[in-house]
Amino acid sequence: MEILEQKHLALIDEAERRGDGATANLRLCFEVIALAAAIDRDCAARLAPHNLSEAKFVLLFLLHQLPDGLSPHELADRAGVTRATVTGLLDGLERDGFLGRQQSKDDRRKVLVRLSPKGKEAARALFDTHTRWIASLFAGFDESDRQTLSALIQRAWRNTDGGRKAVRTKAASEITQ
Amino acid sequence: MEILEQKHLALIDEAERRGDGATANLRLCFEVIALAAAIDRDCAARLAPHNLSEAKFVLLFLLHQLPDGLSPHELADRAGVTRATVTGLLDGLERDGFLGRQQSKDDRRKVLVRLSPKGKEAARALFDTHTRWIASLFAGFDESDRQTLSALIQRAWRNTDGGRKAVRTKAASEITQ
DNA sequence: GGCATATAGTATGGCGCCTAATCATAAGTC
DNA sequence: GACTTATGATTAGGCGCCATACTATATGCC
Repeated sequence: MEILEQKHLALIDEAERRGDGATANLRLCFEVIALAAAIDRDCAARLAPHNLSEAKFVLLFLLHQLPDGLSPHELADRAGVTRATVTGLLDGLERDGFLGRQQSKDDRRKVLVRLSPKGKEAARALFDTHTRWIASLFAGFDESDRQTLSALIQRAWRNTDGGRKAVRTKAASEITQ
Repeated sequence: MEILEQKHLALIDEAERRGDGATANLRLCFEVIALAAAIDRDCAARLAPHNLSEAKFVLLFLLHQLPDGLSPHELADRAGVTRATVTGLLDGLERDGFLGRQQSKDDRRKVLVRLSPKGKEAARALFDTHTRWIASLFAGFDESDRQTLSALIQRAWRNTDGGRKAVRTKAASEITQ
């Protein structure tokens, strides 16, 4: 019952051989990555039968929230990918009949993306099963487990580049206040 | 100082609006994913200056361990990717002068992959800095922190498809014994 | 020896993501 | 009104990964 992936085991092996001393931290890091990878795999496997990827599901879900339609630009912002990526994802979703694109009247550069009935139905049906599945990953966790895990994750996150930057930004904004 | 990504915040928002009840588990799941993603990003950023990706680094490192050279097949197994993927990675690494391919004498289907001096040097130099960086993510964690985090991750992992399968396999093998 | 089968490596095409470049349209400035 | 700049969407090209389908070689069996 080994969580870790082959490649990470090899890395740990080598570190141990060198008597690195930090192998416990290595293993911990790889466990986090392995859990996230397992979740990603499961997610992809659950969406694939519907011809959807995780990224496409996010777009579907975002559009579902805003029935008036959205521009590719806003979708990119909210999904956290580039506009170019959104173009590609929309191509696929349009091809598969989940949505349609129409040119905006007032600003002819803009495109309005709107879900088709099929898209609406898929978004509605998938959101529930999807969130239920995610929640089930942490079945058996009580509030104390959750807080402990969350706190430890955040401590590690503050040591990443993104985390450090966020900490700096927060500190700076507190000084200005 | 928000760990979570845009798209995940939107999902949590919607779940809360629906009074889902399981939003705490959702958030936890997304925190795990966000930490892993942050680590991946940092890793890629550290390797990019050397013209290496994470996958390429793994191959470099595996080859470094076995100075006699390795076949693409074995590399794929040990790295946990398909043979086709290895072909692509080797193409890039060969182009950039990290290694060379030569046909095996005894089995003419086989190819022997061997690091070039540049490849050896890169592997040697990068392994240390890389593992040190990974370990630094969990700086400040004592043994008890590590065990707590590891245990919680494993509990969640056992709820993934891969984890469930591993548990079943383990149980089956215990019965046979 | 001859044939089925397994194995090694690769080519091809797809997906998701990126960056950089392109093109159309809007908006601001003189 | 003309010019610059900003903005929206897309295209082009690249990377890493995959699955599938090939080619070449090896091996087992009759």
